[in-house]
Amino acid sequence: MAAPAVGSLPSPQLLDELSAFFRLLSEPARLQLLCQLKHGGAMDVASLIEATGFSQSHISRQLGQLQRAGLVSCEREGTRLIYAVADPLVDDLCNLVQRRLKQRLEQQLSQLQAV
Amino acid sequence: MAAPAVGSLPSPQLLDELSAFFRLLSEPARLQLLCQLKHGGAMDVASLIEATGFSQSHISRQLGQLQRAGLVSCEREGTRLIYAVADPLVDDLCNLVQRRLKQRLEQQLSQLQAV
DNA sequence: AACTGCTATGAGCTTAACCGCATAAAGCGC
DNA sequence: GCGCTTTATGCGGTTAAGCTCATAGCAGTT
Repeated sequence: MAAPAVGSLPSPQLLDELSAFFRLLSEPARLQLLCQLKHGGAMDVASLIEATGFSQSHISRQLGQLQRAGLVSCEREGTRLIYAVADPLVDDLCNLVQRRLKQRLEQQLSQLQAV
Repeated sequence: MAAPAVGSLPSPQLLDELSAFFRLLSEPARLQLLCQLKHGGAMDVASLIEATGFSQSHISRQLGQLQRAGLVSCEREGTRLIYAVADPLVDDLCNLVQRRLKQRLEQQLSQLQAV
């Protein structure tokens, strides 16, 4: 009976901002960098290169995007830059989605067994 | 002092699935359709065309993607198909991100005032 | 069956994004 | 100042995705 439950429609501007945020997480490379930083706490670029195998320029660009969005922060240490996760939101979102993916698979599995 | 707090690294496969899910929400058109359905409860394609201004084929494709991901469901009513939101997760995610965007703007505002 | 209305899909164009190569910019030590 | 190391950026090729037009498929009516 899905209640009509009218929620107000988001403005086009909000829609763009929301989608832009999700687009940041839509790239495996960026998501991997975020997870790597979450895992390693705070890492310099050299470590990220070794951990991910990506080129230096690629990592630099992705980190730049994440930093502009406020998802990571960096501080200098000599000539190197140490990056770290700046917002726990991404981890929360990933956990929510991951839980949902798991539920969905379990549901499909039970349907197969039911047949 | 950001605790090292080691979380396990997600597998490449999980990384792809997560990013694929976020990619669904990274397109303003799809997000708009989802919000429209959330707002209207259950709508047929004609209503979605009128509400969004998108072409029929475009809407059909986007709804197809959302349906394959289990985010919307549809049922026949005569020749028409009535679509509806099938998972509240998207709304939760949007609310979380929206709250974060708001916090970030407020923070930038207070920094401007502090100067 | 044929006709009508609604939806899905193949083909093609266009735009955006990733990704690496090469190079410039910035900071440290001599 | 000059090197040396680390990071950022302009350029170009390549790939993925949106978007539309036209058309095929499908359900219902007569």
